[in-house]
Amino acid sequence: MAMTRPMTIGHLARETGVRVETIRFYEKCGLLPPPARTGGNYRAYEESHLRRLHFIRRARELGFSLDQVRAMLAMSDNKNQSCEAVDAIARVHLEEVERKIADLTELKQELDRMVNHAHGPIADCRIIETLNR
Amino acid sequence: MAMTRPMTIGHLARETGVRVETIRFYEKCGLLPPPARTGGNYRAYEESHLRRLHFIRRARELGFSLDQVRAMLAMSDNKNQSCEAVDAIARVHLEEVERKIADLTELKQELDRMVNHAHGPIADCRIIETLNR
DNA sequence: ATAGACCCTGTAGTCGCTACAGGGTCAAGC
DNA sequence: GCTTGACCCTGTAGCGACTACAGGGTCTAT
Repeated sequence: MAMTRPMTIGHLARETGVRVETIRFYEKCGLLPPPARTGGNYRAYEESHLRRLHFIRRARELGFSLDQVRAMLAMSDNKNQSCEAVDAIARVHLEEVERKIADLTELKQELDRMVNHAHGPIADCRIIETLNR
Repeated sequence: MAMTRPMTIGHLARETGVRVETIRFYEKCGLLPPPARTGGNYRAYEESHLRRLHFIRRARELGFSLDQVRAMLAMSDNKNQSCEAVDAIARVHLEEVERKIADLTELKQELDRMVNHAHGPIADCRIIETLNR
C-alpha cells in the first residue's frame, strides 16, 4: 500500500512561513485544531490544517488580532450564517488602522521638525528641548 | 518653619498624566531615580523628578521606546557632549515611523478592498475568500 | 474612633510570540 | 548495528510596557 508520509509540523511551517513554535502556540490557544499523532508522537497534519494556517497567517499579516482571527474562523466554519459579522470585524479593524495612520502622521511631522536642525552641544539640543516642553 | 507638604506619587501622577503604577514601574526599571521617603515611607518627589517624568512622558507619546528614552536621558544628563547621538536616535525612530506608515497604508488599501463589497451568506463572503487566498 | 482616600510591596496577567532546556524519533551513511 | 544530525516533543521563562490585583499601612477629616 502506498503510504505517503504524514505532514509534519516542519512541513507546515515551510509551506506557510509560520514558525514551528508559533504553530504549536496556535494549537495551544485553540486557533488550530490538534492534529492526529504518529507512532512516534509527531503531529500529522491534513490539508485542512494547511488551509486554516494560511488563513490565520494572512489575517495576521493584515494586522487582525488573534481574537479577531478566532472570531472570523468560527464564522467561516459556520457556512450558513450571514457575512455581516465578519464584515463588522473588518470594518472595526479598518478604522483602527486609519486612526493609527493619522496618529503616526502627526508624529512624523513632529519628529521631522525635531530632526531637521543643526547639531551643537547638548545644552542647546533642539530634540531634548522639544521633549522638555 | 513653613514646611510645604512633600510631593506624593499621586501629585506627580496628576501633574504629568502618568499613572501611579507606571511611575513606580519607571522607578523600578531605572528611568526615574528613587526619591526620598517620608516618615510613613511615602515617596517624596522634587521638581527634578517632575521635569524628568514630563520628558519621559513626552518621549513615550512620540513613540520612543523606554530604551531610547533611557539613552536620551543619559545624554541630556551629560551636558557637555555633542547632540549628535540624540539626533541619531531620533532619526532612526523617524525612519521606523515612516516605515510603519507605509505598511499601514498598504494594509488599509487591502482592507478597503475587502470591506467594500456586498453582504451575503458566508459561503461567498469576500473577506473570508480574500483571507483564504 | 472611624471612614475613606491615599500610599506601600510584591506578584501575576496582558499580547503574540520567541527561546531555551532536556529529552525522544527518524533516515541515511558507514 | 551504530552513529550522526536533522527533526520532533513538552514545558517553562522571557520580551516590552505596562495594568491589575492582594494584602497590607498611613494620613486627614469628622
